[in-house]
Amino acid sequence: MNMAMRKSPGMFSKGQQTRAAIVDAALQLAMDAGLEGLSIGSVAEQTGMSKSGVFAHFGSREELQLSVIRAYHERFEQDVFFPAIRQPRGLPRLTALYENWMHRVADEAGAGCIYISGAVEFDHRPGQVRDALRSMVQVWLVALEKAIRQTQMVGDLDARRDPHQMLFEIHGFILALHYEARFLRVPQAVAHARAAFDRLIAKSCEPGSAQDHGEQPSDQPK
Amino acid sequence: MNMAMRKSPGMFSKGQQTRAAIVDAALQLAMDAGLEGLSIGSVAEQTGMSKSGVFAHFGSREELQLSVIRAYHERFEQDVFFPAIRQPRGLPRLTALYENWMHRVADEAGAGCIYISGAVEFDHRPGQVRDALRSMVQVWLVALEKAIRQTQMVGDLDARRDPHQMLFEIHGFILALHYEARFLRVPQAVAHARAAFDRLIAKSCEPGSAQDHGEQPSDQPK
Amino acid sequence: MNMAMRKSPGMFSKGQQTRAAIVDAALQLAMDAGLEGLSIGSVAEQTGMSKSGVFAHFGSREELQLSVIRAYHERFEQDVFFPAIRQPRGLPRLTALYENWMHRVADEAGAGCIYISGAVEFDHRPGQVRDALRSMVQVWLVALEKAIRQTQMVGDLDARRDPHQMLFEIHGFILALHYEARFLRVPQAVAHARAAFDRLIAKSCEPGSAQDHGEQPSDQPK
Amino acid sequence: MNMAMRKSPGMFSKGQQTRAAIVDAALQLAMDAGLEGLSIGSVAEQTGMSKSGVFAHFGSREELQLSVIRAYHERFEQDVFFPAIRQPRGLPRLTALYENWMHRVADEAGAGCIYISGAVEFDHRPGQVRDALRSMVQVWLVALEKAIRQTQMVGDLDARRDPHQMLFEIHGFILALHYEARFLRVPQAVAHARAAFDRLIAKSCEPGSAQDHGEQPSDQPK
DNA sequence: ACTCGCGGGACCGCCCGTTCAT
DNA sequence: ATGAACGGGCGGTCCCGCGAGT
Repeated sequence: MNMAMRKSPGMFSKGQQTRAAIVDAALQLAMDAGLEGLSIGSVAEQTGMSKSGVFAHFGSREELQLSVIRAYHERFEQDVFFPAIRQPRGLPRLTALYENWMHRVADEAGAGCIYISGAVEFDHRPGQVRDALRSMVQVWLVALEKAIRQTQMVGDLDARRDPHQMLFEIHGFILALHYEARFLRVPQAVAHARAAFDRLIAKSCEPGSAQDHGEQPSDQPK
Repeated sequence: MNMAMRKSPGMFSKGQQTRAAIVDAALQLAMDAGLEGLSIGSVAEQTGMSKSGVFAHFGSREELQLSVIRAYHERFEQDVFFPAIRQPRGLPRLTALYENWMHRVADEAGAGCIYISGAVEFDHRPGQVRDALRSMVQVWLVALEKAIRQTQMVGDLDARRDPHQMLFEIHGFILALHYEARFLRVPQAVAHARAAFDRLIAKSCEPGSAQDHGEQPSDQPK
Repeated sequence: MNMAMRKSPGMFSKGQQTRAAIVDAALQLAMDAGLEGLSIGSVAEQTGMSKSGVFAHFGSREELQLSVIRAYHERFEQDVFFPAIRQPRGLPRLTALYENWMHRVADEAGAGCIYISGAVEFDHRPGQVRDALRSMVQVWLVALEKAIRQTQMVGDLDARRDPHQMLFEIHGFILALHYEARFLRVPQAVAHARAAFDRLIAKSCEPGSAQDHGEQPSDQPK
Repeated sequence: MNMAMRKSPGMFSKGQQTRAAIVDAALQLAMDAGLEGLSIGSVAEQTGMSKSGVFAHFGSREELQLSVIRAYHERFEQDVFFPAIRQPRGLPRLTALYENWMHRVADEAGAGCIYISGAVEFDHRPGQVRDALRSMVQVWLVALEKAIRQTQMVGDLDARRDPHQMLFEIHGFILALHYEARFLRVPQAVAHARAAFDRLIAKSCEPGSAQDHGEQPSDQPK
């Protein structure tokens, strides 16, 4: 019987279930204490398991961290990427991506963004964790860049602007949001981030494009 | 401190010398392992002292961390702020501040900016360390904002733009630089950061297209 | 504890065995160095275990101390109380209690009574240890007082005397015995203690002079 | 000049003064934390000196403890012995000695008797401290025994009773008082101790001597 | 002669990640 | 999946000495 169900699609063995529960708990902990703040003992306590029970599923702390990163990646896709991808290409989608990312970074009470905290924690520490983190961040950034290019192709954005450069700046705004919201506790952080994004998009003074900050577009022929 | 030098002015007692050496070593360690990665044992090893010898100078790990933060603050002033302040007010000074900050963040091998790493490490950890870090960062950001206002007053920058907002964006560029240079190891990170700054400064879409570097056209009375 | 024995009833798991061994060793140490002299390192050394191995069984030094106190309580019951309780009520039982207590306090080489040493060490130190010590001492003193009352009821002792007061004095004799035997090394300490007890029991100045050991004269109806 | 005053009687050098101050502070600390609870650091803090400054006066912690013991001895003489010695020989003097000792042991808020706590702390620890403590206790006990003999000679006490034995019991009462008052916090501890003493003295059923506990002396010819 | 600044070395309680047998 | 144990490291405290200052 157990042989029958073992590989049947859609079913998960008990081991996989508990493993998922562990990763879930670990993800919660990592999101507000950082990947470095993750200890096997704390995860065990959180899940009500023994330390060695937790440990057995991963074989090392590093592997647990890797699993957390992968889990975070999926959750990030789920919460930030997929909802936005349902928007039509171009500015709507790009804006949605940005908005979702903003919420991820600034909204949740004690929950931080592992892509940001992890970068700081591991930039000097070679190893699998850093590599995994890096590659997942890059996947996400590439996706974002793709959305920028699409926005250009659709005509919502000046095609002459450098997508890399725009990606850099957008990333910077998110990072500043994270910094101001979580560390400095500046209340207007989200407003700043939104304004920055708007200005970045609008900057491309094309006819028919929105102009920020009270310039009167009529007298400015392109 | 007032009675510190007994015999000849300008001399530092041995205790102060070793203390300075300790803080120096600790600063190095903190800059590439983070403030949390700072352990009394590691500092002792680095300086060739005993743990208790190190400990006696501070009384607690937290005080050591605070001392490191203060030392970093001074160093930051020395390397970033003071050289720039010698530039004339306006765009030259603002640009110098930005450039120096960029070098601080991106150049030194293995050495991170504890204003950035510390923000991530301590945003969820209340205490004196976070408070000190926060206040010093704010001192610096306020100074930067002041430079922005001066740039506006001098006429190098459109006076209608919101300095807070500009500060936010500048900060974001530095953070993105830090992220790309130190974590992602993107070679063009500095170029991106410079371009972003230039674009920010450039008065958007004014007649004659973008004009960079603070030449103010004659038809714009101050 | 309920599920402690898995395979065969009456067996103790290995953990319980080692734990018992640890407590045993700790009790030895505490009996000649005091509860305060108990360090996890010393217990580890004594048992041939690692410090963390010892520590894991208790979670804190305080819990180790508490375990030692409980163990001492059991041993005290075993050696002092139970053997005496088999004696018939009245003077025989009371005398047995006193004699056993005397041996406990004065005989064993190098082994002190932690009910006495603990009182001195913890009278100024609030906490669970003091509370536990106090309550166990009180259990014992109450038992002793009960034996005094029974001795009165049986008629071996003048019923008009205050049991509390007698308890106080008996306790004092034991303490003086402890002091003289263990600290001053007075050889006659036990003799003193025995004589003091006899004098206390002896009905003071009744007709026929002192009569010891519970023969009640016919003219004294119960 | 300083040579003149150096040996002149009644004058104390500065070193002696501060040494006395140190011993004083140390005595206070030892009286409520025990001789073992005495640390050079705490004494330094109490006196406002540096640790090494304190240390230099004694050369070792043990010597400091010895000095504290000597100081306690003097204080004990001053407070317990000398005031009592002014009473006329016999029962008044003996009673005064006992009363003074009681107050010393039970009254002062956080101040314990080093002769009692020290006995427990050092009974298993050979060394100068134990020896000094022992000899000073013996001096005191011998003085007390002498007072007992005098009480017999004066006729206040049955001459046939063993002074050693009485000393033992008196000592026990004081120890029980210490135990009940300081550790168990029994409110009636002092009353118990006084009653015990009275009964001990009265026990010597001599004609004209007081009889305790409601015996009617008239019908009991000796 | 006295006091201090400075440093070392041992040890403390505690916690971590990890292994092994069950 | 657990319970037991380990080795190593953590921050912190202690007693103690050296060298120098007044």
